[in-house]
Amino acid sequence: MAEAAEAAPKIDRRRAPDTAARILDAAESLFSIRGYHGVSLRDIATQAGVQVALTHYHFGSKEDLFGAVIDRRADAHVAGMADALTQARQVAGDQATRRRAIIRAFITPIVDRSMRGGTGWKNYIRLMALVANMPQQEAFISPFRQHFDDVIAAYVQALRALHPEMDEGDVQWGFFFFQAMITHILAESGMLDRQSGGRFSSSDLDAMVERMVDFVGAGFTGLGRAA
Amino acid sequence: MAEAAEAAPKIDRRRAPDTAARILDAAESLFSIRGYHGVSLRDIATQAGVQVALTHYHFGSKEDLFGAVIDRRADAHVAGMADALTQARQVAGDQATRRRAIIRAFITPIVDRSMRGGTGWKNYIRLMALVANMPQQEAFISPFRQHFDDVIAAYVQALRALHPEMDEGDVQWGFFFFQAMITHILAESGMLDRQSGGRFSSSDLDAMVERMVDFVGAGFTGLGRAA
DNA sequence: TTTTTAATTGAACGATCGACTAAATTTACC
DNA sequence: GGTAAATTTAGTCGATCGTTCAATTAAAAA
Repeated sequence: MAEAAEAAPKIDRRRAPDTAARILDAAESLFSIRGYHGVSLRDIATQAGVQVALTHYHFGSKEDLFGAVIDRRADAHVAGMADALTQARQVAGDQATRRRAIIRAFITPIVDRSMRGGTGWKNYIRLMALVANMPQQEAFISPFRQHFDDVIAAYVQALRALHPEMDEGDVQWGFFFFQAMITHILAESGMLDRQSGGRFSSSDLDAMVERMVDFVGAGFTGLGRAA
Repeated sequence: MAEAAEAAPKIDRRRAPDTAARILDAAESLFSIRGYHGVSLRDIATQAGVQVALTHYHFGSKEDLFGAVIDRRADAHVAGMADALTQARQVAGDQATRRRAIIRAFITPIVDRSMRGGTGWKNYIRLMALVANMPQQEAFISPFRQHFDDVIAAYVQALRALHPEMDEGDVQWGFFFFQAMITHILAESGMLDRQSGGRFSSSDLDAMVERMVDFVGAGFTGLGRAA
């Protein structure tokens, strides 16, 4: 170790204070709507206002760029979910109240980011849902799992600890149903309005959260009766 | 009208008794896994064992072929769902029993076709779920809506008639949650096994149906309490 | 059999794809 | 101010895309 070990990594940002971010923003937006194969690097470069070669310079191949989009906000999102779970665990009350707290703690960070985190977060959440809906394509869903599997397992564990009387499989099924609801609902925007004849706004997710907490909370009570 | 008006359309099948069907089968299989943009006409032709030009000869453009895949089984599937709903409407019993009958009547035709309808139906159901998960792309989801919106509305109407005490919006939300669960679960295969550590088989959908009926049936009872 | 016509083949077309390179430009550091 | 590294530009590469067309094959119609 002859060199100074304290040498800060101090990256040298000559130009491009936000070029890389603009490319990620454009990719995030386009991927979340049309999917990986439905978007070309030229589409992304055009929307970002840069040359196509810049995408390769900053992020390498198209697959690498896709991975960079997923990675950018993953840690922050996982941390937010973990915080929400920690708070939910401290909620006192009867079983139903504590169950609702955990359920709410899972959906709230996601909806909050989608609604109040800005355009980038809204696109990111939609991209997460899109990825979660293509489980056949291991290359795309693998990095997603790598980031979120642990924190999701923590939610399941919290519900299992809350329901020692329930079969472990029932709890897992119930949470999986919950997750499936969220995944599909976040992937869409517009279906709600059409199906209900315009009474609901799909962007008004706050009202949906409360109903979903009601629905899922009650749904858990229906599991494991036949067993 | 000089010609004989009774002239049967009697199409002339020289060769190709099943070539068109083989193309549809290949397209159905590939689209349902990799999505529209992830599949090339050459992929489809290769899997069907024909030349690329045949896809254009039989079905026109790539979009037309995609539409033909959706159209092929749509009527049969809609009819099966309508039949199941008719039977469910005749179930007697208390409110919870009749509600469970309607819920079961919605998921059963889908799962039955996926599990016991053969490979083609399994792929078709997965393709339906894939399409339902890209609501942003109007061109793809539009034909899907055209086929299924009416019968889906009939299920919602049946639940509303069963629950006159519930707010109309609550019933719609509840059914939408139910639909979201199904859509996501059908799109995937493999996630279940991983998440539960191998205890469940995602192909064992029969057990899932019972738990889903329990979950959704109980979930409806949780809606509309705060109102 | 001869004629007719649908079905199929093989081979292209222009366009666009992801990836890459070399040169030009800009910035940070001495 | 000079220098080197980082960034951006312009352009090209082979491959593959959806689509089309002329020629060929095979079955039905006459």
